[in-house]
Amino acid sequence: MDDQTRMLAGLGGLGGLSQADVGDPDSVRKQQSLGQPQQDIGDILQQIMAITDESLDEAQARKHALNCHRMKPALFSVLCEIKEKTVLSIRGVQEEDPPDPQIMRLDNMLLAEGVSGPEKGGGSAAAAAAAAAAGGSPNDGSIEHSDYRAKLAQIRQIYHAELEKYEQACSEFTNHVMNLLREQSRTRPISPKEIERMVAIIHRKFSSIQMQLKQSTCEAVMILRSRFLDARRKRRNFNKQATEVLNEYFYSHLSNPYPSEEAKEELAKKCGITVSQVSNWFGNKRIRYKKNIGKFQEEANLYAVKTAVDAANASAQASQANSPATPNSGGYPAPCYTPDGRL
DNA sequence: GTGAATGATTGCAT
DNA sequence: ATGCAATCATTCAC
Repeated sequence: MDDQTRMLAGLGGLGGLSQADVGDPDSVRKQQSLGQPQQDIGDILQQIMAITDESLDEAQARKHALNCHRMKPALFSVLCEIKEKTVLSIRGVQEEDPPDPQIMRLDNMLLAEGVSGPEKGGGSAAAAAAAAAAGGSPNDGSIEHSDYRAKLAQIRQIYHAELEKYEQACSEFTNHVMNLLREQSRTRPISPKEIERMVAIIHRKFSSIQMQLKQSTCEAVMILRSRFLDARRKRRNFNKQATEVLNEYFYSHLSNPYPSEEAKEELAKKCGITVSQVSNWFGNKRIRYKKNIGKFQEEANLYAVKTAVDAANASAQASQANSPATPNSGGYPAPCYTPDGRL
């Protein structure tokens, strides 16, 4: 009520805006002096009440006159200001929204997965990282890799299409509401700030829809990724050449088949596999060899011969008769073979 | 379909 | 952290 009083008082105080000024030519009612606010209010209230008794045409005419009045913009601005100070200020306090951590998380994830960021790099980088984490060999990964990328691109496409749709709907709706409010602002006090706030509310509503989209996109990516990783878990045998390289090292270091970190890296590079795969291979090989030496005898002899021949060739080329690097003291039992290669 | 081979994983010991 | 041993899960040859 205080506000209303102030508002009406303010109205009265606005350069002595009288009923006649507002457009009632035959009215005998006059705006009272500034020194009598009580009387002013009573008078104005009476005027308002009188409107209900008027005919529709009269009211229309009065409205039209009011709209045309030279003081109308000033009057509206005052009303807007009052409205701003009272109703809007109460609601407006908590409207400054801080960045939502949930949406930030989703944004970060979509960016990291290459869904929301620039087209190239992200997705394949994530796939490569996934491949590396799974320890898959690079030569067999290409099919699944491209499959992963294709699926990710599909998700990306859907995501962007939906996002665009929402953004378009949002801007259309915002325009509609803004036009509506601008239209209404001719007949009731609506400040630009109020329109701005309304737009912010609309944007918030739409961004909550966008968050749902982001959430479901993230879920889709996670599912795709877990499927991809599961697929990577599928074992692929190493190629023949890689097995040969590993066996060569194993049997030529039978006394101490424990490659150093550097040797593992070297072998991994040669075989096109990861260091941990080399470690796995040697772990498996050692235990399986130890468990059943007899079974590996033939293989051991084969590689021993190969090593001996290679060494012989090397020494022949270097004209130096150094023996091959197969010291065998205290290690795994060596296979039986003659130095010339006969079993 | 079956069994052997083989890469990966897990739990434990050092 | 590394290696061993057992085991799992998949591939491959038959």
